[in-house]
Amino acid sequence: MNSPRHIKDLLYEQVARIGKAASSPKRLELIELLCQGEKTVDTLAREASISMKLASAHLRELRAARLVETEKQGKYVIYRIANRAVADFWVSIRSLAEDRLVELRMVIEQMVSHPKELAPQDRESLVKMARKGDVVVLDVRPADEFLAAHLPFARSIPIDELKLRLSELPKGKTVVAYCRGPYCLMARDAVELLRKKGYDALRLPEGVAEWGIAPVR
Amino acid sequence: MNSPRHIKDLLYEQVARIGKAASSPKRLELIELLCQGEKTVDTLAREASISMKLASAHLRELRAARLVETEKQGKYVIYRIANRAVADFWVSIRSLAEDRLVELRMVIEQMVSHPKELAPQDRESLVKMARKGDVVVLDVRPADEFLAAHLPFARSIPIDELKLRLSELPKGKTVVAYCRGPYCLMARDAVELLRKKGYDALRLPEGVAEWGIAPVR
DNA sequence: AGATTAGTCTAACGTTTGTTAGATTGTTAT
DNA sequence: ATAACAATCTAACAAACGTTAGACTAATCT
Repeated sequence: MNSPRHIKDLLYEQVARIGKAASSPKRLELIELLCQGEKTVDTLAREASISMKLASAHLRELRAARLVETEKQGKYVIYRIANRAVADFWVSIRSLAEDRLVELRMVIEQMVSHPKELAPQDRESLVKMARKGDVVVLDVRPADEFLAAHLPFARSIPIDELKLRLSELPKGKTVVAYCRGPYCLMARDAVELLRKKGYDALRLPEGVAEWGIAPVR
Repeated sequence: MNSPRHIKDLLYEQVARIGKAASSPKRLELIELLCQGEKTVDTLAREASISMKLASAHLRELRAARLVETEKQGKYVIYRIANRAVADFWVSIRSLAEDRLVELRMVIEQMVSHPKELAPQDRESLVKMARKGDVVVLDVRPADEFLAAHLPFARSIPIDELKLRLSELPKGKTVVAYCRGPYCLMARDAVELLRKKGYDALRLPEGVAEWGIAPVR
């Protein structure tokens, strides 16, 4: 099939395998989900809003590019990111896309309705304030993702339970909500709800992948 | 044609445009070439060993992903990398590929026949030695690429002219030859020639892209 | 043992690619 | 003017891809 004349071609061919893995929107979404922690095919399919068959096929591609690894646990197959370099790559290709593609910036603008709701992205000072208790860093992702990895001093209330567990949050303090990253809508919805309920809430459009925090197995 | 139900899909779709651009071996090769400096379609086609038609088609894709830009100069069309972030991305996807794909590491091993010929990759001390004149940093790429960007204190002798211009190199000093990067064979050939002629020669498997040196227009 | 669940494999489809050839545009040289 | 050159556009083909459906495997539950 492949009959490359020069050795050089083999090199670029291999690198292109990574590019190919990153050339499908759904595969990128799966990578982002796996950056939050290990997951089963079933979970991934549900969270990416695709059929399990399609998820399985895409994960097959990701595994062929050695970007994800699997482990069988009973009747489940657990998928996880191969290592932190993969998460870094996801952040890196996304940031290049935002740098180069006006269309992407426009979609993002359209999504983030109120720029005032954005938290300043100075990580160090945010951690300092969270440590002192001046702000509440709120992780609104599902509980298992919080368990796998979370930002320093973060507290976990999944978005589904937020309405019922509002009392756990002190009213006086600013709540900084975050989720899976800039393309995830959970933190945005959380901020909307919190503000409606009279809280001082901001969204941090970053997550564990952006902060370079690797999920534990 | 495209009817994405959720706004989120639009985001991943845009990022996938970058992945798609990076999913073809030849496009990656073109990106690497453009990291050395701006070039015409004709030059790119020749240096990537493809027809001008094919080069034009691939460059069209790269331009659609906004990774390269063009400028018409007379009957020539000059292509250049959009900005430094593109070069950084090339280095980043390549390093992920080397991290994840054993096959790639095997091809590289096969290519670099003698590990003894590799220069230590401590950039700071190399620059220090080059400044003092203890080593000669030799750029063996075509002259125009040297002009567009080169490593600190490097001297230019294109590989084609090396045999005829050997006298320009002092015999007592170590010659550290470099070219377009780890996938380029020019420096390897230069080292082979120099050693045959009695020089103390090493290869630096990095280039301007790896050092983060942006070419000037 | 039989039914259920999670997941993969295979085949099939329509679509999108990579690649080449032929015609076309714009610029420079004679 | 005409020829030569650089580059793109169009059309065409085979190969590769995304997606879905159906059959299948393996583990769990009743």
